[in-house]
Amino acid sequence: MDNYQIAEHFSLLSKLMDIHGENSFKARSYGAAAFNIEKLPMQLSEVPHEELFSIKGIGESTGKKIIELLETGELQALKDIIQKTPPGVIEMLNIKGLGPKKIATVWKEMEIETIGELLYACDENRLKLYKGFGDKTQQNVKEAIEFYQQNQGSHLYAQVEAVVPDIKNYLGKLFGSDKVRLTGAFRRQMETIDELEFIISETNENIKPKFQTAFPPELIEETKEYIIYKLKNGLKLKLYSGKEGTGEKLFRLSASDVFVDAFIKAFPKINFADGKSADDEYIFKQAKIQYIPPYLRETASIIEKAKTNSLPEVIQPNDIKGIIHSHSTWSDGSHSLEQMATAAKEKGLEYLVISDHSKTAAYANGLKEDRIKAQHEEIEKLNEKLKPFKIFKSIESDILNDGKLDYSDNILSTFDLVIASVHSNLKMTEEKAMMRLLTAIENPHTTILGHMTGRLLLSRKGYPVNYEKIFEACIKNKVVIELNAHPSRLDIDWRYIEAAINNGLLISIDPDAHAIEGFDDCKYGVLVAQKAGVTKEKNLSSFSLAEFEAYLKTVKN
DNA sequence: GCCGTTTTCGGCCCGACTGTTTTCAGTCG
Repeated sequence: MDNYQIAEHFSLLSKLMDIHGENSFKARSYGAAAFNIEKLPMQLSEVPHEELFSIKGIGESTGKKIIELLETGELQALKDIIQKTPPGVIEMLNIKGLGPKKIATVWKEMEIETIGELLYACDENRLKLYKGFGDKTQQNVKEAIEFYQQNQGSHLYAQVEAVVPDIKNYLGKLFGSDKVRLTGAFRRQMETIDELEFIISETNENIKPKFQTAFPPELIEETKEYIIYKLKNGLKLKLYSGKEGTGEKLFRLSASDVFVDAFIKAFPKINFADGKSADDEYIFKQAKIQYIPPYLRETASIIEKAKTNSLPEVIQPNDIKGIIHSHSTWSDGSHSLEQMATAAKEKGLEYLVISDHSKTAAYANGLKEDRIKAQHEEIEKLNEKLKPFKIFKSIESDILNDGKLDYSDNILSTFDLVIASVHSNLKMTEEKAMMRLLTAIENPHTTILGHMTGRLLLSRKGYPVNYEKIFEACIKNKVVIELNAHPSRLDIDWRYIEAAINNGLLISIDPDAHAIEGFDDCKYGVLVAQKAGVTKEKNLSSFSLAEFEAYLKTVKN
């Protein structure tokens, strides 16, 4: 069991204790333990048991519980409290704006035990009758539930990716690997996935019995064309049946509807069903156009580009030359500056932009002015040691409520570059969001605009922005827009990137790494950047060290 | 439950914001 899973156990235990009204300090220490465990630089499973107790925030009780988890994979105290709590009440923890205290009121006083009932209570205006609840809370809860329900059953690309090899192998063993084709949203590299889709060159009658005897998942839906199963983790597995020559099916399922319609219209004479090919390349050959990879099969306009042989040469994972946007133990990262830099160097990268949180982000141990100087001294020493690798002095400066950054010009000018991001007060009208963002973009110290909408895929909508105006302001002020590569963010959305780069904007695929492992998230940024047709020339983190330094000189005032 | 230039008991907490209050609890990043 890894630290993340251990932390999840303690976090849930803490929240459930709060819901049950147990001693809040006790609950808090389990919560703090979860917080600390998640940030540890080493895996608890590799720490000798007796040494667990000397870790900050881990005392006798927590230490013993960690050992219990490592040895049995379970936590009795958590199992007990879960047993005393209706599942729907636990599920309410997923609703943004509802914390343990409010959930306790919902459950104990309103006697509501499911999210469905809660939504109904909002519709009936019953929530606002209770202490601590009012009109706005009721409205917010209603919207948060609707957002949650819309995203139910949907998964992040990275979560699905983790299980794809096993499922593919398994299907290969059942049906023969040459008869199994991955398709759908996953093949298109979509950022969220509702169903994992495969085409199997078999009839339904043959698929079903094999699947059910081998591994009986829940059967959700069955038609002549496909069968949908639900896996243990909630992911839907959709198996299309097909005979020889599944190429046409593969083509249709690995593209947006808009693309397929436009394609058929553009090439009405093509014989889509050649009856032989398992791949879909022959369709492009027949059309006598460039092969369009599935990740680009989104819009009609891409077909025109393929006709003239002018598909973009999209960025690849190994085109990332440096890590831009990362955190160390100076703020809320798990690894020290030296560990982060050494790891980046060992991965063959040329530079690391260390951008710890700024002073307003107190929850993340953001850097007050005096600590900035100390950090810069450490960076200079490390740069001597790690040459020619280079650490850049940066900061992820909070965009305050009025759009200002949270340091003086004097302090801001000591950084090599500044990433400006919103971390507080995320609920905004478009007007307010635009005022804050535009003010930050116009700040002469801002180099990169970090995660520009603040969205968290499947859990939080971003604030509303006018993309065009932001692009315009960024171009005018020489500000780069981040493509935050964390699989939960992927913010800016790839759908807006093409327009941006056509106007001359640079993007930067940044992992926002809080630990060494976070560097690998760059890949997810690259996958969605490919969808937007981004070439390496349009991505700042693909610049070599020399190019990156030269770029900074051109934008520094 | 955790912790200790308040060290074995008694106090713990990061700070802003929101929405609810009419001085502050709850939530969030």
